[in-house]
Amino acid sequence: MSFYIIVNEDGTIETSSSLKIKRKKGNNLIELPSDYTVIDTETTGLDPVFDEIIEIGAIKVRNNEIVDQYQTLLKPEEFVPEFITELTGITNEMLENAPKIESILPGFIEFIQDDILLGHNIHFDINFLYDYIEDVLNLEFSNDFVDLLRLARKVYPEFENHKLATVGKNLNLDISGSHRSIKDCMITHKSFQLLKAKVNNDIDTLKSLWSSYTNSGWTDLTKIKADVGSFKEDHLFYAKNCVFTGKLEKMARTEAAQCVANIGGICQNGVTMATNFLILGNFDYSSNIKGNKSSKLKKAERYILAGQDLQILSEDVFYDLISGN
DNA sequence: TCTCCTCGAGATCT
DNA sequence: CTCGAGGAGA
Repeated sequence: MSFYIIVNEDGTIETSSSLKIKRKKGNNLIELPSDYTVIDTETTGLDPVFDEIIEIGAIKVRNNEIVDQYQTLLKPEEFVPEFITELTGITNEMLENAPKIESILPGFIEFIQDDILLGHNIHFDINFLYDYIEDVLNLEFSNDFVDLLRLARKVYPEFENHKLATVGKNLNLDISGSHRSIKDCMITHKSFQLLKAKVNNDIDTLKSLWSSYTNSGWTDLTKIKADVGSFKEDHLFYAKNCVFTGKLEKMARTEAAQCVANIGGICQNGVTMATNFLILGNFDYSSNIKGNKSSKLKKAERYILAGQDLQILSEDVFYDLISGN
């Protein structure tokens, strides 16, 4: 494979392993197809730039049934490392008379056609194949694909991990002989069929696993109730409206809000004409805001100019106020 | 509420 | 890579 070294303007050196290679891959689908081709490759290592494919396996599925299969060992340019032989059982002797990948690629492409591809962590296999197919055939390997790993993590969150063998084991499949391409294709195919059944073959059921708001952890600060018996009625925050902006260094925002509630203060989510205190966190990390003022801060400053009883407090002053009672 | 953003943590493939 | 956390802003 090609090997790149790039010397940056600042003198630092990047090799191909640290280089982001742009591949125009197909779409990563969240679908439950009944027609697809499972693929799996064995390689001499994890890096598509330095390592080589030594075995390709594929299983063609139509209407959920296996209709054809493809399997070949491949002779690499370099020798197979010891640990790969231990992992896969593939020895240099076995590859002695195997074809080189260049000669079998056209046949492989013909086998998979424009099928949706299924694989476990299929990015790995596609990245390897993509580079060969581009180099040898000058073709873009852009089949859409379904990643069993991605689906299994959602559908079976209770599994101790989501390695292919673990998924297969938990689904009571025969996982002996894994780490050979055809066998792994088989485990992948059967796991996928069981996964489809688990979600009742219903794509909406599957997709609903992703639909929960990524923002579900958002807390409405006005709903935070004091969890202590009595308020500190002489405290600066007592019965006053408090708002936070920016990220607090020493505590989570909800913790800070809880402190305010326990004093008898009232937390708001945003600055209003009733706000009395705006507590300022930091914005360094937020590239949205960068050195600028947050919208809450700008709004507070306008209200202060208009004569509102509103004070802006630094994070440190806030800690002093809540701890030093 | 909802959408968009970034950051950091944690897996998986051989 | 993928995801969740936790922000902003509308």
